[in-house]
Amino acid sequence: MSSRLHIYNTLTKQTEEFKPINPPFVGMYLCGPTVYGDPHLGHSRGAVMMDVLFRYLSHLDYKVRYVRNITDVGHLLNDADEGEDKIGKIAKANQVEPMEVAQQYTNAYHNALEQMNVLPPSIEPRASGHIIEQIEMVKEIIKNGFAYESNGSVYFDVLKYAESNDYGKLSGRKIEDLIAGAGEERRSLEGQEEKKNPNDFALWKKATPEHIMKWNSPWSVGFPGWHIECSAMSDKYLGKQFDIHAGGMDLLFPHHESEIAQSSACGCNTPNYWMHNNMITINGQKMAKSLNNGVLIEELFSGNHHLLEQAYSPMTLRFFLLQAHYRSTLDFSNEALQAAEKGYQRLMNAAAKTEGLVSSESSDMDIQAWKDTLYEQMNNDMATPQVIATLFEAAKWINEIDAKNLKITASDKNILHTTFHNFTFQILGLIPEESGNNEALDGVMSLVLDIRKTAKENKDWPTADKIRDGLKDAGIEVMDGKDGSTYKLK
RNA sequence: GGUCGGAUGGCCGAGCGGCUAGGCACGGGUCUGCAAAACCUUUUACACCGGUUCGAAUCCGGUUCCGACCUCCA
Repeated sequence: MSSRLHIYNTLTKQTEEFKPINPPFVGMYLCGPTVYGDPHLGHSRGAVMMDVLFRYLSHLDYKVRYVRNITDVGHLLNDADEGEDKIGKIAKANQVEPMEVAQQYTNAYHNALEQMNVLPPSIEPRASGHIIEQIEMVKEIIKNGFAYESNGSVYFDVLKYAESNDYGKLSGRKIEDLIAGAGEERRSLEGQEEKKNPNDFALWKKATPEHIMKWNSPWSVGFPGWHIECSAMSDKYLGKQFDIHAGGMDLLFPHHESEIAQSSACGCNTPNYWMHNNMITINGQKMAKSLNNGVLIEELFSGNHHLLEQAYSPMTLRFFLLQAHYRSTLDFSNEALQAAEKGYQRLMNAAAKTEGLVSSESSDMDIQAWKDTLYEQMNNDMATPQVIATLFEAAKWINEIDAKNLKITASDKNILHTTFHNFTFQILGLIPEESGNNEALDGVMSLVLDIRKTAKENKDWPTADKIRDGLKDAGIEVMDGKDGSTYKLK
């Protein structure tokens, strides 16, 4: 593998060397959440994947502008009899302002990601704050002849576009198949009869009277279609051409395919690299509301879900996500999460030991080769599972050096420490989790452990064991080491 | 139905022509007053049937399962 970053490009279906348009600057865009509900596990995956890319590019000294949007303009509900705004629907049901709903779930999303140590993006634009830009883009598309107005709504003319462009080049679909497949299988969504062709998609939608999220436009009081926001906001903040556009695989079609069409139709260039993360399954089944197995991020952290045997920490989740490659499906189960929890702890224990290692005159391992391997793996389309495996290789060395079974020179130790920490904390974004200790508890525990120490010295085992067992029942685990006892909250 | 992807040891999950991935669990061991924790360590694989090759988990063909998208979705 090359020493330069390569990423898999969904557009070309190949792993390509990453060449920024204007180095050292890099522009990247991630399709963020529609804030009509609390964030679920699926949301965490794309956010963590792009966070690692963001961190790695920054580590490589690129100047990255990372844009991650918030979709707070509702899309059509598929299960409603007539088109209705997701956010508007919830707002009406709860007697609150639509923006109140959007804010609530935006906060929840931020809170979940912050706990997972996901860095905030450089810019986080909201769709509702860019209605004007979206209207301007729609105007441009109409002017160029790729969209038409119909009864106050504006639709993108897919067939017209396909005459001179390849509609389907991203998702691998053929326009003929799309036309053939349309029709009987399609749900009768409102406004289908307004379209020239069933494959045409809305750029602007006229609002029905009961619709509460709506804006004025040259065509009607209404709201933007569901693909236009990303085109408008990426254009505004990243320019006519930018480097990376990412999102979940489920957005490949029609969302991203349509984005490409829109952007091309208004004279904007499309991103050079498209990246898509794969989906999450639970106990081998896809995560879906209909299967009643959807898990919210907060539910995972609290353990409050019928499929969860216990709570799993934010770092356990982050580590778990990183242990699988982002382009593979990832299966959640209690067994797998518990394994991740242990593995994460093992890695953290090793990380804590690196600085205090005693150096020798020689080294028993090739630290430079190990370091090179880490970069090669990261450069190979962010092979985080392999990076983690390589870090575990060093974890074993660290333990052996600590146990005086292996030797390391001072300069190698320095490389080991710096590299281990760079990859674990800076690039993978893992952090040691606080045990929840506080000063008062530390004071109490210090006293209790001191009493137990005295009991042990007097070989008063019943008392020593009573303290240990009693604390265990109270949720505190005592760990006896060579240099005395420590504790942690369970 | 159309398009695309996947089937790896008890579990998760890398690898994608020859070299033990890794983590967890299990077993063995070190440590300990006994434990726990921590650390060390052994074993268990590549869905099935053909083919190509000196050599295939890895390439090709077929079979069987599973999944994703085609409709809001990360």
